[in-house]
Amino acid sequence: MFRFHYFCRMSIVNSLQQSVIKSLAELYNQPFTEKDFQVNQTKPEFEGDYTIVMFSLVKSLKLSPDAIGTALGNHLVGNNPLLFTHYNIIKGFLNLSVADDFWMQLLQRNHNDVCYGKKPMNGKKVMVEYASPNTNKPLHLGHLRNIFLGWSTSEILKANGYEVIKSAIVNDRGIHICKSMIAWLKYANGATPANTGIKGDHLVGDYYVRFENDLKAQTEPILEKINAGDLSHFSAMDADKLLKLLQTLNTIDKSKEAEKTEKTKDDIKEIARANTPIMAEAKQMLLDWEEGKPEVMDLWRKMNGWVYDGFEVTYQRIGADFDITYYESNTYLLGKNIVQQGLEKNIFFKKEDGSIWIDLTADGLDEKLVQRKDGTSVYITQDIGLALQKYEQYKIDQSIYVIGNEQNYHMKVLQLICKKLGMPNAENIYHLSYGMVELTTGKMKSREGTVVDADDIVDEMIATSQQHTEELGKVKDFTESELKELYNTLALGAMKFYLLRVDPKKTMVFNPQESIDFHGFTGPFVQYTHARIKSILRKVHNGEWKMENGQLESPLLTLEKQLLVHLEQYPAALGQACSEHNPSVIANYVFQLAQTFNTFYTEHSVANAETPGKKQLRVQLAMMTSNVLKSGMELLGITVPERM
RNA sequence: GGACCGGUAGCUCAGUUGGAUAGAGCAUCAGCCUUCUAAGCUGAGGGUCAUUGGUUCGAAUCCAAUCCGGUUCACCA
Repeated sequence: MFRFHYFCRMSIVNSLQQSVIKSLAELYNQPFTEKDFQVNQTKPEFEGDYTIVMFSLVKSLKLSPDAIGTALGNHLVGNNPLLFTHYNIIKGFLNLSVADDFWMQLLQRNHNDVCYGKKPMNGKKVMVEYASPNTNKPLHLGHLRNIFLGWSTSEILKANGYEVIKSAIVNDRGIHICKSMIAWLKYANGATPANTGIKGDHLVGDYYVRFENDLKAQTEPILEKINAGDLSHFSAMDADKLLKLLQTLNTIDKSKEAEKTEKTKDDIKEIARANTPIMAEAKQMLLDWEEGKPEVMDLWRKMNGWVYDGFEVTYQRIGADFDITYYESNTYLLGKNIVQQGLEKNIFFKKEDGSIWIDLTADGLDEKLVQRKDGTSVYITQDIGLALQKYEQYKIDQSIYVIGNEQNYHMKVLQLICKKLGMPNAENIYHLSYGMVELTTGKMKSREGTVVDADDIVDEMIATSQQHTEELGKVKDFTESELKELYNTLALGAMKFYLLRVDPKKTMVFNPQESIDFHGFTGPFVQYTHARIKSILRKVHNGEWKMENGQLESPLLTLEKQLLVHLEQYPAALGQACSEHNPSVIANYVFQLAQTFNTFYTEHSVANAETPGKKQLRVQLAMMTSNVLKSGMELLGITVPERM
């Protein structure tokens, strides 16, 4: 009996592996490890629960698959009568049937454990940095994927025993902020969130767009001049660059090298944009900011304040939270000392013009600038500084960065530089890289106005939830505030699930029609399943029936066992999601579990089960399933309603 | 051009430490509400797993080449 309990604490797959290793050792006097054979779930068309594949053992044992299977099957069943009941062998696959007692013990022990599958604290500390917004415009769909991913990954780490510090780095300085500020000064007439009723981040974003429009208008005539060959208004350096670009444009075969043509034109356009009066204003403002000119600082603080208030509202709505927020205006000077030290250690080198670089060509990368010739730091410089600060501040064992895959190269460089500098935490930097969110019509482009705004999409989802709920008319007795909460729960459930169900590293397509569909592989489907189960449990517990300590009745029916097999895999799913930093593992798991329950639900009655023993069993099954659904969805940041 | 990532059903995606006849959801078609919530369930059709070659008992999965798509290689952030 001791041995049986021992098995209960590890997954069935692990138990199986250990049993097989032991049996093989006793049968053939040879040592094997888990890697020498494969354990799979048995395909539904065969009898059994788990399957051991014989082929990989054939070579070292010099026996036929069937011979090994028979010997192993007999030995396993003979020596673990509490775990295995019987076996069959088909074409080299040993299918083992796991005893009903194993499944029922699992249920008995865990059906009421809301922490089932979670691991105790392991003493390791992890920082997860996510949601790094700029303060010049509101959050969009891409940010949502980032935020949901970062938040969920943090929760998954916690469930696996890590202490997690959620952090954000706010990009609150730089030319883009100045753009919004310039336009606001020109056009706003003192408009504020308070006197316009516009959410702060949107208000600032509106002026950013305003700036870009002006910039575009001012760029046109300059482009015309360039195309006419008039370069008299440019600095010697720009004129020189333009000359070369124009030459390139004339020499390349436009029909064959469309891409290169496009790029050359973009380069020309970029120079034209940089030479507009309005751009000069923005640059001047950036200089003034760096000098700390009071009126610029005041405006900057004021407008950033509006943006933070706006972000806060959005974070509250979508349930994002942070333990610490870093601001670039505080961190952008951080890496400077490190650059000096690196220079002294000859890890960096200085070019003639005074700029400082690192040579990464030996590692298959390029030379990378770490400090400009004017002594100011670049993006990567402050990243190095912040990486060190995070470590010194919290002594973290791992530092996770949730950043889009367009920065794969940047993050690779960052980690490499940290390693070369001998920073203690360099090895523990992990870039959780995720793919872009595209629309069915292609990429989101702010210049073309195709960006899906985060607040808008939340509003739309809430409206959709309301519409569906009203059509179905199942919660007519809800109060106004209960309804509001339900719409929120469903809207966010749909959205989070939609964005988290896909493997993070893959580019994903956001289809508006699909995203508001509440059927099939969606959050509301899982939420609905939970509500259904709760409805059963309410009925059962409100009746005269009470939980007894009576025996669960076996044998298990196919669907009962299927559910238990699924439930048994929850801890493994949590572990996989954690080691892969991949919430989609949980989304897929939870969906399959819900699906299995729904099949079970239509086939068998819980409240009106055939016998008291069956009722006992099924009530526990329902409880455990609802607990796991709730627990899994929580890790995705999704709450499950009691009724819907 | 170099580096990295991807290509699985009409669409969106699972499945890759190599395992049995490649799976879901949506969409299409056909059924199921007198029984615990039909936001559900059952069934049908739908595939050259980009292509070609290799590795072996066995390849969507590993290797090589090719084709297609994306990202990146800034004194931008």
